[in-house]
Amino acid sequence: MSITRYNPQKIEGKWQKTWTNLYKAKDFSKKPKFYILVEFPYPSGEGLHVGHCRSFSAFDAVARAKRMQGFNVLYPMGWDAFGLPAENYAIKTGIHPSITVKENIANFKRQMKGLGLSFDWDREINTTDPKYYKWTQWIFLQLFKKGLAYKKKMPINWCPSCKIGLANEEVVDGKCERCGAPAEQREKEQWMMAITKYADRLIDDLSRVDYLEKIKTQQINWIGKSIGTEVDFKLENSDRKIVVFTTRVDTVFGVTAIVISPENFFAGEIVAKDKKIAVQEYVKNAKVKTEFERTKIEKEKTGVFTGSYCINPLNNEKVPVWIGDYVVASYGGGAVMMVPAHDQRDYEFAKKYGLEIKEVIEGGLNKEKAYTECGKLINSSHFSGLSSEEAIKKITQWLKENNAGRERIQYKLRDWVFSRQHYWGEPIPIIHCEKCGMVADENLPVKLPFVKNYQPSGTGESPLSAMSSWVNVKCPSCKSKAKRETDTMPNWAGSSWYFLRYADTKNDKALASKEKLKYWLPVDWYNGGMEHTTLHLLYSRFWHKFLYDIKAVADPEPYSKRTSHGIVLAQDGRKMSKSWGNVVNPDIIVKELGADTLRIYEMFMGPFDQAIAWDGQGVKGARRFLDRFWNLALSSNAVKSSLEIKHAFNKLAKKVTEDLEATKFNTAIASFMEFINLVSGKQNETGKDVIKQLTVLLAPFAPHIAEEIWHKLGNKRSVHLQAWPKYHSVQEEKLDLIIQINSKVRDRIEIQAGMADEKIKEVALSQEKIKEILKDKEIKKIIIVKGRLINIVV
RNA sequence: GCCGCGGUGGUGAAAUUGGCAUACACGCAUGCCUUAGGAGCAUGUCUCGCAAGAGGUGUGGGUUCGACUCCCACCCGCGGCACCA
Repeated sequence: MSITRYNPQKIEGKWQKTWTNLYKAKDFSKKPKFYILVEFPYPSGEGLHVGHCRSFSAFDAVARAKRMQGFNVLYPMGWDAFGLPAENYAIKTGIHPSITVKENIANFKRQMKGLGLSFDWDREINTTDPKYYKWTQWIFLQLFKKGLAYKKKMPINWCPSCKIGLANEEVVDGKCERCGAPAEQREKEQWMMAITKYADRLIDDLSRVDYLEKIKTQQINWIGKSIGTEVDFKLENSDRKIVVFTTRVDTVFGVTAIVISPENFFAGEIVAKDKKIAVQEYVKNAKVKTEFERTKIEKEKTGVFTGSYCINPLNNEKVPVWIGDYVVASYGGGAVMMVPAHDQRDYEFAKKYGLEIKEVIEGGLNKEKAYTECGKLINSSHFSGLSSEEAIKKITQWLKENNAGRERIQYKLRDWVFSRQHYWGEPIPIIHCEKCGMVADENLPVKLPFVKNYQPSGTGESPLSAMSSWVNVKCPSCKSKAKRETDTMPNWAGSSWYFLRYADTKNDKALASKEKLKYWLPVDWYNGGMEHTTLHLLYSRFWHKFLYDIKAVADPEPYSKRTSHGIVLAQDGRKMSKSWGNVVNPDIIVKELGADTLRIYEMFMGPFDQAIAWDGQGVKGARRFLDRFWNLALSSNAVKSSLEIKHAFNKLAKKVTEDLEATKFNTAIASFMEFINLVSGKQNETGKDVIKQLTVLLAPFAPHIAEEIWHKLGNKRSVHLQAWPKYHSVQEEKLDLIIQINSKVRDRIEIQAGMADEKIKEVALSQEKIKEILKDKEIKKIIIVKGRLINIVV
């Protein structure tokens, strides 16, 4: 029989047109809901990356399978469209970012549709749409009113050549990403978000969610909670004090100096007259250094003596106060107690400047390095003899009683710098009034005005500051002269709550209706890149907890389950990049081999969570598999399938279902291939019953070819509306039993299931091959593993 | 330095309550078909050995009837953090 050849170009577009109404998520339904979310992309000018295709296709398979399993599935898509590339492009070409973004979105959407992705396009969102960012601004105002959004002088990265403030991600190796000039530090008022107020809850609530373990660990480490003690060191001849934070208060009798950071406000105030010049010089040098230079690993520790002393409250000893740039200003108050005997950094510092090294923990002071272990206290007055653990408790208690210290928890997490001095972002809806100060502008949305010039202002303000007609307003409360805030929000703002908007995209009364939020949230499964673990994922959890506190949402956590995908590298193992010329364009693969081939290949190429290199040959293997499936499905004409084929299909259905849940897309596809290989040799045992079921099972992975085959087999309704194939645990009647001698496989036999152990022994020992080997050997032991093997130890 | 993940054929990899190591695919080789093959099909493809057989999952040790899988020590690679007191 001659059959038509598989030609994806002919069938894919045809079916895509018919699917437009299949994937609508219904608000409220008798079916259980299932909300699957993949991170929405920045619509760049380069178009869809094959990496996007990988995770979108894989979760498209999950979404389609879930629908067939009877869930009311929400699988939405949108655009995270604020950001620098569009602004930079506007600077270069004069074309307004909104136009570029519109074109790019159209292109992305065309590509996604061409892949047959089953997004519900009725719920498309765009962070740059005023109807959307109205609510981003609304959330900002709620945070502002609760004091969680506040202004503060902060050092920022500054490019002296572009005359513009740089976000951390725009500073690469200490240099401006655009022009390559070394970035400097500058002080500027910045909007901040008090994420540190939520630090404990962000850690504790991880126990409520199902995230990959590595994601949880990375967030916990990033937040960096550490429990310790604050100790007050009074300045000599002054009533001021320096407060230090330490996790090793048991070593407090070994303090031989206090070191404060150059930024510390004390630095200018406590310096003795004869040391002023030296200190000023040192601090000036330290401040010029960028964060990058200061944190170089090999850097030698430097410092300068202030000429002042303070008093150790435990033994009333006088200790010198130094300034050193190895002390981090923004952590623990920017001051440390120096215990060179038991801290390696302090040891190096003390060695360099000839400071005293005083041993207070027994353990043998080494000539080359500090002894940093815990142990028994010595030279510590009446605390001597205690263990470190006991001493930490007792000394902290003593400090409390004498009003010279207290327990204290510190975090590495810093508050979130929320301002950007750029044009292409959400305006911060705040008005600065001469009389009232900062006033919330409730008249939302505060629309981003069209400007003529996107060039940075050169003063460090955003290009908006030059728009006097926009900037100069009247105070909404007292009608006095006032100015708008000209800073805009960071990229992270719009993405910190977008998953809520999908529940109710057209609502203009609230960010989404309570009922719909209650129905759809939390997200059941959220997949994205590992690179977003400590920024986007943490920021959005923070905002969501805040919204929970003001009762805007019903759950304390936004995502029930979080997995991550590995990036797709170029064939040469490097990142895909225009400048390397190694970019794979999905359009070309779709055109030459078909969307289904691309989908299958990207799921098959390797473990989903691992970075993996593209392989141009490998894609062809995926196409071969689909060709074989096509030919088999259309040529098989047996009436009924044999028991063996039915069993094999049952096993396949089980494997595929389980692998989808576990993001093991690669082994799911491998099992399909295995099944096709098996069936190819047994076509007259393979009936239409199994072929139909196989087509349904493959439909989430390769939706177009499955739809075509399904119709060619005489069905009318879409394959994507079929019920997911059922499988059952098979009680096989006969089992393959492996016979080992000393754990080496020597023979295999077929036995009845449920055979008694004694009988199994008897049968195994009576095999000719086994008899031959055992001829002159003594049996020591026989181990039987039910249904698997028998091991004869000799 | 700290935290996390990993190391299995020529390549991407599979196999976990400890039980057949290398499934599936790529590549390669040989053959068939073909005017042709950059299409398709068939067979082979961890190492040594003609074979029977033996060895083999980064290295060394351990537990076990049995270890890719568990334990200890080490080496290497990747990712994140990095003077956080």
